Amino acid sequence: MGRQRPGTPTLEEVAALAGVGRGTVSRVINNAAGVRDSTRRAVQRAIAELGYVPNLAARSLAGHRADAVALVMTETDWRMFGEPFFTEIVHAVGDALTDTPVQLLLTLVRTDTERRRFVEYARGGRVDGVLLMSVHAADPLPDMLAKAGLPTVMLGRRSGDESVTYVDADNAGGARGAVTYLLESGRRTIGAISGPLDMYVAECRLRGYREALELGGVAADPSLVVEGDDFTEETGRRAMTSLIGRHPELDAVFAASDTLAAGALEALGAVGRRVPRDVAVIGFDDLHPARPTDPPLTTVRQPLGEIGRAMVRLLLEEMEESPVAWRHVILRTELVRRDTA
Amino acid sequence: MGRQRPGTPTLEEVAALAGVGRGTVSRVINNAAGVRDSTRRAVQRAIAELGYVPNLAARSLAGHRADAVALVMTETDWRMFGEPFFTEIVHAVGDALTDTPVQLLLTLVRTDTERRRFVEYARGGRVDGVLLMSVHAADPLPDMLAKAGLPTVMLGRRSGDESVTYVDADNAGGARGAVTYLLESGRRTIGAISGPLDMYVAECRLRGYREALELGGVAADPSLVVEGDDFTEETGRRAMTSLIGRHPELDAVFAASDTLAAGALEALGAVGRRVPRDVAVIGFDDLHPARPTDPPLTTVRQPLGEIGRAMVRLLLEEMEESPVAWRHVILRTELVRRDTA
DNA sequence: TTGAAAGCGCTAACAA
DNA sequence: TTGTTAGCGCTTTCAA
Repeated sequence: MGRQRPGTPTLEEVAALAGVGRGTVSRVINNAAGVRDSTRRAVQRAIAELGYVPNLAARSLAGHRADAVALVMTETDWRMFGEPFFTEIVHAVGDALTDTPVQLLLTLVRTDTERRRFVEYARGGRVDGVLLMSVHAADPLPDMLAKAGLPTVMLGRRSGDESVTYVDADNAGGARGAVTYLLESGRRTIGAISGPLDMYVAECRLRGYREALELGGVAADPSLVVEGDDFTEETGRRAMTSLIGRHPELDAVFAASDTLAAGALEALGAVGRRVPRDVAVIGFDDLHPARPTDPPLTTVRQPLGEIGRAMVRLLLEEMEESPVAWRHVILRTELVRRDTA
Repeated sequence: MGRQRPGTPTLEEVAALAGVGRGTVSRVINNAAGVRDSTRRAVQRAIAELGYVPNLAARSLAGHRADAVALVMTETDWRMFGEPFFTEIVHAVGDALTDTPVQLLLTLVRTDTERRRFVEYARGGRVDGVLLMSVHAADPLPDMLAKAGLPTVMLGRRSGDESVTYVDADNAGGARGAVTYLLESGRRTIGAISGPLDMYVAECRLRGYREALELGGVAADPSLVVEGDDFTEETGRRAMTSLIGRHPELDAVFAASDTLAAGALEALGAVGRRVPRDVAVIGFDDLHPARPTDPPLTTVRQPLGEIGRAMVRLLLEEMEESPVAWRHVILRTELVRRDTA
């Protein structure tokens, strides 16, 4: 039972002190036009004198909006806390909201209880829209929110025909470009460390790898592909170890994420191989490897800042307009040799 | 203009469908006692049929509570995202709220704009209480919230006589114990890598170091102490380098955080010294060093789970009771030789 | 340009 | 055990 302490001045008291009607005070605090300057100042003086702060529950109830959006993080996202991928997105989202009156709320959804509570929170009107960080094909949250008519924007998609608004990077294209680059530098035996294939993002990146090989006229060898259970470094390490065991002649690897790539590099170091003199590794994303790599690891950079901004733009649009089905935005990626961090 | 779509059923419609009064429906959705079982079921059926979801703004307005608390992260905290210190606290806080109807909201306060917006949000009654992660002596936020009468609990304190409720670890005691341990193992020339001394936590840990030396009858040598500008690994690296330069005979170091300690270890490795055969390093906190250390680094463990739980407990108490000045909780620390990660 | 008044959908006190 | 009613503090017509 916290909340605005009893005794908090109300708009009505401000109106009384300023000698105006409630409507006028409302116009002033909402910066609405049509208030004489002298009146506005008088009201502002009264507000300052009383230390008035608008009651947001009342405003929501009357105004039918919360002036807040939620960015939901699932357990999986949570592991990415601290990684540039995550922090850059959140920072970009925060920046994009800076000039609006919209408060950004990060929420953690780890369990069914938390999911239920959040859905009640959101459907209850405490937020005007929801940003979803992750894309677990099995996650019921996107559909729950969409069904409830809540403006929702996802980062990434769950499948090829996603029916919720999303922003995604050109994963297949990025992967294709990366592997093409390896082929052009003369590599022929190129392994792939894939992410879990029940995630669409992993599927796309692996597809890009295959397309590049085909384009380059190199036969695909299934034993050159290892599917990881997740995107972690540990998985990358194990995948690389098994890859080298099977294919000592390996001269390049495409990893579906930077953490996988970092693990792969480490495994290479452990068996005494050098990068890229003996083996080249190409990652994805824009994560920095846990440890500096020298020579640098080449990666496919996602425009994280743009992704965050685009998510906010789409969300605000959905919040203003009436629900017009959904929209998708795919952003281009870029191949970079990253500086040793 | 998102929010609960127009056409959302209201409590009144549920009451009508169930053939009962509004009060009864309210009692059912709030799990209040004093409703006949058959009535309750009838209401629940109506709720399900209509897909009713309570309007939280209306509930807040009438009920004078938000059923939400905010955990505020400042820019500095944000850098700790992903580190066990941070994630453990957040998880503990989330767990502690699991059996309550309270939604946890993480908010990012990086700029004055964001601070102002958040204060309006909080003072506007959208949260019932606030948890503060960090303790920057100069941060005006704690006092702003306290002055507004909002239940507030800080992790750590800004000075020796903190007037806002907080939970802290026994930093001086932990440091004292750590350095005593070094002395007892025969070390005599013990350096200290301190955090920025405008943070109370750093001051306490340095004080503990000095107290231990005094207790052990070892004269304090100011040139054995390096004050870092922050708690980062890089700072630890530089501090250790300068320490070794000045005192090649150094046989132990107390670092004010695990990141500092990790940096120190790295610097030791770079100059070809071993740990702990030549030099022992003791850190603080419960962070895992970025890289495994072998032999293990001894550290002072803070009970992070307990800290998070204690924060929630205090906050809920402050939310229920009338403001009774403030309360402080100091938790014991524990010296551990950590397993190689 | 301003004031008055009608809700927004709920909780809680009071009656019945 | 249940229905009725009076607000909670704001936004937003509609008049003036």
